[in-house]
Amino acid sequence: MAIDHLDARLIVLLAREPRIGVLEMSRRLGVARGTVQARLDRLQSQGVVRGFGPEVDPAALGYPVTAFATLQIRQGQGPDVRAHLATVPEVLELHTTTGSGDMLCRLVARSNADLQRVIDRVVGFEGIVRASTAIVMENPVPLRIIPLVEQAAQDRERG
Amino acid sequence: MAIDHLDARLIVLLAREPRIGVLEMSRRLGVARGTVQARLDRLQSQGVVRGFGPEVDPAALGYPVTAFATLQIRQGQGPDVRAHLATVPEVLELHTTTGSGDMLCRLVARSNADLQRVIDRVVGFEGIVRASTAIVMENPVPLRIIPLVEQAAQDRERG
DNA sequence: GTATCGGCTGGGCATTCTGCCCAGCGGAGG
DNA sequence: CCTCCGCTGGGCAGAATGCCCAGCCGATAC
Repeated sequence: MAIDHLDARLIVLLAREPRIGVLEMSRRLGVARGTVQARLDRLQSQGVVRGFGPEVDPAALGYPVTAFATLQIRQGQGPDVRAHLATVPEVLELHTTTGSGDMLCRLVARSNADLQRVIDRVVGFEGIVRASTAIVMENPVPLRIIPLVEQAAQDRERG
Repeated sequence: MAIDHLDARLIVLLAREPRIGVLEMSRRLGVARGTVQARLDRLQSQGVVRGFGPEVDPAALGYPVTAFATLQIRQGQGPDVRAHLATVPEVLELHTTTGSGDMLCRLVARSNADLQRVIDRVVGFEGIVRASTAIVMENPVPLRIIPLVEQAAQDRERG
C-alpha cells in the first residue's frame, strides 16, 4: 500500500517516458533489471498502477469543449440514471457526491452548440430533476498524479 | 483529426491490453505490422494519443477520499490562485469554468478528516473568497474514452 | 548471538520483438 | 492516363524480454 522512494522514481520515470523498456529503466535507476521487474509487478498486483492505457485527447478527436454538470436526482432513481448516463459516449466520468443526492459528471462536446445536444440527451431522462452546467474555459492543472506519488513516497520515508 | 475504424480498433485494443507489442497488434487487427506502426505514429503526432503514462490509483497510494471543490476567486487573483493550487499535491486537476469566475478542482485525501487539512491548505490563500466542496461517494463511470473513440470513428464513417 | 527470510545483484539463456529497409500492388484524385 | 499514397509481406541485425540461477546482505525472529 505504501510506496518507497524507488517505486516513486520508477513511476515518475515511466510517466515521463512511457515507451521505455524494463532494461533501460534499470539503467536509469541504477538498479538490477530483476528489481525493476519485481517492483513493477508488485505495483501492478497491488493496484497502485492500474495499467498503461493510451491517453486519448478528446479535443483531437473533435470534442474540444469540456463541461461539468451537477445533476439532481429524483429519489430512488439513482441506479437508472447511472445506467442511462453510461450509455452516453460524451459522458466521460460520473460520480455520486454528497449534497442533496447529487451527481457530478464530466461531459465533452464538439462545440458549444453541440453541448446543448449532449445536455439534452443527458437530462432527457425522467429521473433527473435538474442539471446545472459549468463550461470549462482553461485547464491550468491537467489531471496529474506525480506530485501525489512523490508526496506518498516522502510520507513513507519519514513515517 | 478524424479517425477511422482501424484507428478506433487500434486504440480499443491498446486500451484493453496496453502491454501488447506492435507485432501482436498487427496479428490481432489483421493488418501488416508497418501499417500498425504508421497508424500509431500518426495518432501520436496528431496528438490523438498523448501517451501511455501509468495510471496510478490514488486510493492504493493511501488517498481513498476524492472530492470536488468549487472555488470563488477574488477579481484578478486568478493567476496567483492557479500557481498556489499547482503546489498542492492533493490537487489532481484544476479547471477554470464559466459562472462567477469560478474554478473547479479535484482533490484527494487520506480520510475525511484529512480532507479538512487539504481544504484548509487549498483555501488558505487570500485570493480565494469561498469554497464549496462535494465529497465523492461512488464512481459509477470511471474516466473513460473508449465510447467516445468509437463514436468518433462511426461519425467519420457516415460523414 | 545466531538462524532465517526477503529483497537485490549480476549473470546467462533461448526466444521474441523492434527498428529499418525494400519492391510491389491498388485505389483515389489530378 | 498517370502519379501519389497507403498497405502488404518479406528480410535483416540488434536489442529486449521472460525466465532461470547462485550469492550477498540487512532485518527480523528466536
